Amino acid sequence: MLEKDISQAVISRLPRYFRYLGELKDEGTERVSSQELSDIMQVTASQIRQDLNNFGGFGQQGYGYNVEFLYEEIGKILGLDQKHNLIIIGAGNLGQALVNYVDFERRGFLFKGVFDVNPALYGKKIRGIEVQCMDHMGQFVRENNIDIAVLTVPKTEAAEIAERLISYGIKGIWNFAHVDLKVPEGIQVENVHLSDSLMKLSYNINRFQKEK
Amino acid sequence: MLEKDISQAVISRLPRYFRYLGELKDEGTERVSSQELSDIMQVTASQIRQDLNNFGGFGQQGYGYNVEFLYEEIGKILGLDQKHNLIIIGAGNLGQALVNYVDFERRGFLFKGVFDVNPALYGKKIRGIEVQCMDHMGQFVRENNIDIAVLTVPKTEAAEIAERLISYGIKGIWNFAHVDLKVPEGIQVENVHLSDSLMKLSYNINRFQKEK
DNA sequence: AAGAATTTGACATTATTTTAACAGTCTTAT
DNA sequence: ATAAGACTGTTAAAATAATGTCAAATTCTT
Repeated sequence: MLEKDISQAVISRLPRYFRYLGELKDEGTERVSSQELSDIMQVTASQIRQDLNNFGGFGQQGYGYNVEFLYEEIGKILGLDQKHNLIIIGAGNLGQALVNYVDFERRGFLFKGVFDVNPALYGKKIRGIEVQCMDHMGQFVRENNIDIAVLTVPKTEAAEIAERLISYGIKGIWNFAHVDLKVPEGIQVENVHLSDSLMKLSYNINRFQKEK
Repeated sequence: MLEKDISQAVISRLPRYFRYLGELKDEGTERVSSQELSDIMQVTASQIRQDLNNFGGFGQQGYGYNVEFLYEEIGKILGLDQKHNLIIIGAGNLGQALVNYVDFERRGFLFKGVFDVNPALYGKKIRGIEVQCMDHMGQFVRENNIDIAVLTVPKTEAAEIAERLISYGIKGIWNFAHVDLKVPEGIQVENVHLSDSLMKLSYNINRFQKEK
């Protein structure tokens, strides 16, 4: 399938559209124009129309967009109509927090396994899922059709574990370790670098103080 | 102080420079050229030079950049030479995970207080910090010179709590709730929308499958 | 049923961001 | 001390991204 390559800037905005449309849908709103969305979301109507048009004409002149339809379509674009099986490596505080976060499940992201290096944790249940020894990882990934691995391990271990996961056939890595993973083409990495985010906040706070 | 307004794209890259420079420093590397950094970091040398030059000439022709000096300078730009006092609102799994994450402390981000609506948690200690009732928040913020609030509460409560925090004099909000906060000018918000990030990963996995 | 009002999708324009090029400065080797 | 080589800072060009505009399609009003 030869879709035109769509910039990551556009992709980054889709979840936000999805969220607002979900809210409109829950309120029972049937239709919405790019202008109305623009007012609510604080982006230009032009950008909304242009973004959506990357994926096809979802709207209708004189009418706008059907909220439910558009919501569903964006969901499909984001792959939320499919189930994803996840494992998480690193059963520390953050790992446990993620497993316990139910919202992901609602979107089709299903935590199937939890792994850790620490034997003290083996057998411990997190939301019904037993922490396992990392030796079982390969078999587990293959048998349970896992496509996403969540990495919540120290940065020193991340690279090696990522490599192993890829050899087991994982397709994407949600990386919370504070390193840039080197992966072969075709493997997707999405980084969540919390300290980077915090530093940015710190910068912006400072900048504003100085501006005054 | 009238600094030229620097784009957030540039700011977003600074923590990454900072990280790589820290590694070089730890390895004992004394100097580095933009070209060497470019090779390691997979960005163009031109971009590195241009980014850094937004803040002043840190390098020297024929020599490159002094690693330790540049590291320190970027740290200052990001405000890491100053201490920030944080409170966290929402002592759930994610909140606890963040409090327990020591790396932030090392960068000058000090968790001073934890608040929650759930009385069952009052008095519980997380890394030595007692969970408090939210009624104490205003006083605590003022008495402890808190400038950053971390929001790990359900999205339904986030807006109202944010407003309160701002009235107490908070300068920045690190927002993990899945809503866009409306804040007055001068208040900085840094969002960590985990589900957005996961959806992006999902999109990219799908896209690659289709491309093949 | 006809004209006015909406509103999209496409395209043109403008703004921003990234990359390239190079003059000029500093380092290093002899 | 001097010349060759190594780099930056800066300016220019190219590439991306965002915004504005408008014809054409549709809906709404009367």
